[in-house]
Amino acid sequence: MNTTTTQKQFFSEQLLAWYRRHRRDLPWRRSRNPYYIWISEVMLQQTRVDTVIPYFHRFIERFPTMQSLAEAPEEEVLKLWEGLGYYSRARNLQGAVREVQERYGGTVPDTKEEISTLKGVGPYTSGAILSIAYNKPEPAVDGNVMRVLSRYFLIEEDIMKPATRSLMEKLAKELIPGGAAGDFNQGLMELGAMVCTPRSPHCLTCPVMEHCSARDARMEEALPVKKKAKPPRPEYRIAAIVEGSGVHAGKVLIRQRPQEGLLARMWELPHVEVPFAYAAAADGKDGSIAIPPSISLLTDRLAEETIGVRPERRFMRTEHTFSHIHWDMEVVICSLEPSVLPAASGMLMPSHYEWVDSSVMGQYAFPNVFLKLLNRYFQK
DNA sequence: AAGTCGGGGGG
DNA sequence: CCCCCAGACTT
Repeated sequence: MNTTTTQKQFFSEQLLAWYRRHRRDLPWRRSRNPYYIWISEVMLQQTRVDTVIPYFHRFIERFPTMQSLAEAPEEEVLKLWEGLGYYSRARNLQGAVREVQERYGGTVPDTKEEISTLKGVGPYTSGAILSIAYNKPEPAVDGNVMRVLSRYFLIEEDIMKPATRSLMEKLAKELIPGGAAGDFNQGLMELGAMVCTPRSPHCLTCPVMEHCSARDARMEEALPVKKKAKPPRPEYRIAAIVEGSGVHAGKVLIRQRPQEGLLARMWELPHVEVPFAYAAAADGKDGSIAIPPSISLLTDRLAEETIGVRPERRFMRTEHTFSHIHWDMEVVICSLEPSVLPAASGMLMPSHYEWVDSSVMGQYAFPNVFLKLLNRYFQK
């Protein structure tokens, strides 16, 4: 990288001017309320603009102030986050807002040191809030910014390495024009989203093509350099749709996940992981799960929780990919088997189980994989 | 430095 | 089908 002063100045000036002409009208750009900027930046972590927009509207309608969010029950926050993924973002946001209420008198801190102590506010988000809400000259380096900078300045370091990120932050900070940190940082991201796209960048409409080093070197498609992620590990699971009877007729059994870990505190269909050996025992050529004997793993587990069930028929097979795990899940419809219940009348289910139908599902937050299954079952 | 933590859209 | 996305946190 051999960077000249004119190349940097050109970039800063042209990008800022371009952004002010071409900025999209996004909901969180209609205010400089630090709380709204904060919500948007957290929602936008690893998530597309188009996905976030409806969530952002619902969230600020229900929680218009930090006080309203601080006082809300966590389940309600989680429910508004339902389907967005990375649910710790929602819990961290509420916890951090409570922290701002208590420690900072309800004002979002305006220094890097203070704001960075808040849960879920890392290097990117702190810079984004400080620059966009307070116009402080702090860099906000996300995937878009690293792509733009790696191309314009022909940086061939692996952008997954922390050292490369530090380099990018240093460079991005130097580029901020005086008094225009918010617009410049947003312009950098806007360019990455709209023009300097991951594949087939639209160089002919780019405001800084003239001095783009990657363009000169015909390297724009090859940058940024990024080591490939490991493929998700496969997991095989078998789930039950337990149909209620009597007072629970028309309802199915759901349960809440543990406090920590994957999909923490979300609701789900009862299910168990099936050892690979069981899954591989399937006769099918596609590696499908052998329902017997896998089903007994499920019924045994439920019996341990005082819930006796009897498998009735196969519902469907579904696959779902998380960042690091791939679920291949067989879903079986079961009926209640009162004879297996220790005291069918009196014995209470564990408190993390509930009966639901489609009318009360709205009170529970489900990850998409189970939301889709339940909606299909209830034919929504 | 590597693993954990969701979900969807686009080529 | 693969890649990527307005990342942060833990180990």
